[in-house]
Amino acid sequence: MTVRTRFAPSPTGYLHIGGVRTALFNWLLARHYGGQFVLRIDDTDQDRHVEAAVGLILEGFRWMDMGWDEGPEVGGPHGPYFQSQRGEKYRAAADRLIASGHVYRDYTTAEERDAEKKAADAAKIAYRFRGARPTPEQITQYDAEGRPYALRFQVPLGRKVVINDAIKGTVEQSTDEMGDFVIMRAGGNPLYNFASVVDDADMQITHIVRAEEHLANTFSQILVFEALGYELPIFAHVPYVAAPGSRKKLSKRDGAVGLDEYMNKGYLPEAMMNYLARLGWSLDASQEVFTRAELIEKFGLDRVNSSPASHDPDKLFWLQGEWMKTVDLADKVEAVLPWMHKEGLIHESVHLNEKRKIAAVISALGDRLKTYSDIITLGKYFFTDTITYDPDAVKKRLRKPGVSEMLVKFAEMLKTVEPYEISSLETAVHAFAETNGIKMGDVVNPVRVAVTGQGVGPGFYDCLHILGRDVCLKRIADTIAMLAAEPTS
RNA sequence: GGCCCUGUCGUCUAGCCUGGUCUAGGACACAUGCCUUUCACGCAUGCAACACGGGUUCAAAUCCCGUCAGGGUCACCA
Repeated sequence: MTVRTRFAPSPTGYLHIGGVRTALFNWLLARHYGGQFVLRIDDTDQDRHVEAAVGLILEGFRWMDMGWDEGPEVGGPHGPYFQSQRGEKYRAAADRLIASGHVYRDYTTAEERDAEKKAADAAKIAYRFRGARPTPEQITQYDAEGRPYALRFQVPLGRKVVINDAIKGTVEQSTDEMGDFVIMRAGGNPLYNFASVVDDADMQITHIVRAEEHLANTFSQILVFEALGYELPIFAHVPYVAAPGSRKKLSKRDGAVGLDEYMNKGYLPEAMMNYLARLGWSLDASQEVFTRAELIEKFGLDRVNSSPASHDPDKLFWLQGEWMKTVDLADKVEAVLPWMHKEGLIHESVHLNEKRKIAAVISALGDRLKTYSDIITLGKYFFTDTITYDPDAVKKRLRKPGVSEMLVKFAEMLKTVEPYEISSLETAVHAFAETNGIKMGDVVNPVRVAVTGQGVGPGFYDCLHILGRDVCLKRIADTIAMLAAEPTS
């Protein structure tokens, strides 16, 4: 038997990282066993703007490099892969359930049910719908009146439904705790608990790995599986993802929860995959960094935690740094281009000389470049005509007696450095400090702020070198002018 | 409210099934020191947890019961 898993998002507009983790577990499981991973769009209740939302989902999957074997765009033998297009399958299954007597017509109105729900609520008891089957006479009469009806599954009383969950273990519930649930709305649309079973069976899904909020639904679904005569798949309910530092479910209020936000910041998909895999899953007591291949090889449901994990942006960031260290310079240069272009730092087509400069900057930045968008926050001043001064750095490094004088002398010295290269710059600056009796820190720090505007950054000589003599001289002169305009108090 | 799930450092987790090797291990974060012209990297050190209460046992993070806390579900949502 080949393992088949699926991820079935409803197109709501964005990809929650908790959802991505669930998808990842499914994908990993399928790849681990050499099976198939199916992407299905659960849009039974959606009608508008689905297209754009689906596009967003697919984009996220492509970015993560989680390919789907069947689903939107690629099709497959069990299509269509949009629930909104599978109406016939649901109708056929419902007809079978009507024929076998598992299902009955419910002619009640929303008002009637609301009243019962309110009453149950007031009495603080669980609301359970248990309707009586309409008699053939009633059916004839109601149909003549044109009354709409929903289809309800009649839950057999007095038995236990058992879930052998791969993550939660054995979970059981008495059918006495369950009400008769609707499988088809009055309009003829299937409900999740029904559509999902029909699809999972039809698509021959062997492992249903999904969020734990569906655990309670599973009892109903098992009843449907049985009534339809299908073999039960293996269920695995993964705990929810909590907000940073809490046990509350992660929601949009908790900051960056959409995959797109990390994509836009320039995170690496390898880091995201590594992070998400470790969120709720571990191999042993020590391994933190996993390659994609290792994940596929080592992943299993047996080591998925049954308790919730909270999203830890710090850990993601650390992993990102670890993965960034593995990227080649040339790849970083290419990867950084879109961000630079968006910021207006470069044009659409980039000249070779420009690329050389970008490579020099990235190389000088070294491990400081944690995400690709850092090229803007950390290296912008290498590519602009004017710089913005960081007020704190100005105050700390420039607003001191003697700085202007030092800057004047430094500029004079800089003019004479030959060749204008890192090693000669280094010797020259050391000599400058020595002959003037100034500590290196009192030379390097103010000059850094003068030429970059920032108090922190790449190596000092890298900065001087990449910027070039003319730019450095100009920026030092500008800084001296600025200091003169607003003298140190 | 009924039913169901969950509870180890701030966080991710190892250990729990098969009690003793756990004075509870690793990682992130944090703090300090080293390196250093800044920051980052790297290295070293430190801080820090078995939710609570009973019980079983020579022995409990591990087994049992209860309490508390968090989450889910009880829709003609998914």
